Amino acid sequence: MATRGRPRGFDRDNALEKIMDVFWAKGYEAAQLNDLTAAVGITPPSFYAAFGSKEQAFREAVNIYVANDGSGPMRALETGETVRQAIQAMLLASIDVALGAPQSNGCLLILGVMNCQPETGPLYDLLKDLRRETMERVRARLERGVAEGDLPKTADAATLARYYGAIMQAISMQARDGASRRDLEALVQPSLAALR
Amino acid sequence: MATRGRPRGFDRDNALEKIMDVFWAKGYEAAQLNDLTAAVGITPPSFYAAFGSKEQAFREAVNIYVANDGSGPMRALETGETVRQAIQAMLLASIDVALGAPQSNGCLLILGVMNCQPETGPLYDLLKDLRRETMERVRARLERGVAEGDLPKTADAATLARYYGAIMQAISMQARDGASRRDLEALVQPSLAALR
DNA sequence: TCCTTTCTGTAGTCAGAATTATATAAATAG
DNA sequence: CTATTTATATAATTCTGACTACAGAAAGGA
Repeated sequence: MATRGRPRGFDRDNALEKIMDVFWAKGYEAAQLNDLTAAVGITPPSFYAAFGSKEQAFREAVNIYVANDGSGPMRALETGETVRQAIQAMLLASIDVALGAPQSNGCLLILGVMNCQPETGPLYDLLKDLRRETMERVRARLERGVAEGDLPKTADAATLARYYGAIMQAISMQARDGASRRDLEALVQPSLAALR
Repeated sequence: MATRGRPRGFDRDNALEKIMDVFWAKGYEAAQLNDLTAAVGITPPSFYAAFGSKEQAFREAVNIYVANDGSGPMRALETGETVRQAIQAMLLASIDVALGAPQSNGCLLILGVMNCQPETGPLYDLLKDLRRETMERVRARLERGVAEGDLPKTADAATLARYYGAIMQAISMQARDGASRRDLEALVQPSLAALR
C-alpha cells in the first residue's frame, strides 16, 4: 500500500513550522491565509488539502508549539534544587520564549487568541485550558516545595501558582509592548519576593 | 447662531457611553458596527454623522473611559498614607474595574486592542501610550515613597513601577479568563511582598 | 411660504478574506 | 498504455463588515 496519486510538493512538517511562526507572530485572527500560504510557498488549495482549514492548522500549530518552542518554561520548572530556583528558571525561560517569537513578541498560548469574536471562542478556550494546565503544573511544583520544606506549611500553593501564572502572562504582554530583555528580567526579582 | 437643520434624534453623550460599553466588552475589532448602532438604537448613517468613523468613536470612547470608569486606580494611587497603602488601593481598584466591565471582563486600556492587524496599529499605540502613562504615574508615587522614607533609598522605582503595571495587566487578563474576585484579590498580597 | 441645513431610514456599495470549482499535472496499479 | 488517485494553479464564489448614495423628514431663516 504505497502512496497513491501525485505526491505533495512540499514537506508538511516543515510547512507546519512556518505556519506556526506566522500564528505566533500575528495571532490567529490577524494571520491571514495569504500570510500562511506565502510563508510556506503554496497556494490555498494545497493548504486546505493538507490542513483542512485555518482553524485546524492553528490547532496543529499549537500542538507543535507546546511540544517544542513553548516547552522551555515547563521543563525549567523541573530543574533546580529549590522551589525558588525552579520558579526563577521558569520565569527566565518565559522571557526567552517571549523574546524568541518570530516577528512580534510574546507567548502564542497567551496572545494567540485574544479577541472575543464568537467564532474564535473554541480556540480561545483551547488556549485558556492550556494556560490552566500550566498553572496546575506550577501548583504541583509549589506543593512539592511545601512538602520538601522549601516553603512554609502555611504557603498557599494555589494562590502562588495563580500569581506566577499572572507574572508569565504579564511578561508576554510587556514583551508585546516592546519591553527589552532587561525590562523583563527586572520583573523576576520582585515577583520572587512572594516566596519568603 | 442657533442650531440649524434637523436636530439629532438621540443624546450624543449618552450614545457615547453605550458605545464605550460595547468597545469595553468586546474590544475594538470584535465590536462590529452592528453592535454599536444596535446598542445606541440608531442606524449607520446617524452613527457616522455623529462620530465620523469606528476608529474616531473608539478614540472618544477611550477618552471618557479614562475620565470616568477607568480612573479609579489612578485616583486610588493618590490615597493612603504609605506607598504600600497606595499601591494596594490601586490594585484593588484595578480589580473593581476589571470586574465592572459590562459583559466581558478586564480593562479597556489593556485588552481593547490586542491584535496586530496593520490597520489597528495606531489604536494599539494609543492604548500603549496610556499604559506607559499609567506606569509613569506609579513610578512618581514610588519615587515619592522613597523620598518620604517609605521605601529604602536603594529601591528602584522604575523597576517596581513596571512590576505593578505588569500586575495590573495580569489582573485584566485573568479577569478575562474568568477569574473571580477572590482569585484576583489573592494576587495582591504576593505582589506587595516586593515592597519590603 | 419657500429655501437651506442637517439628520434619518432604506438599501445599497465596496473591499477584504476564507474557502472552493474546475481543469491540469504527476504519481501508482493493472 | 490506460485508469485511478491525489496534488496543484487559476480563478472564481461567498460572506462579512465598514461605510455611503439617495430620498424623505424636521428644524431655522428669509
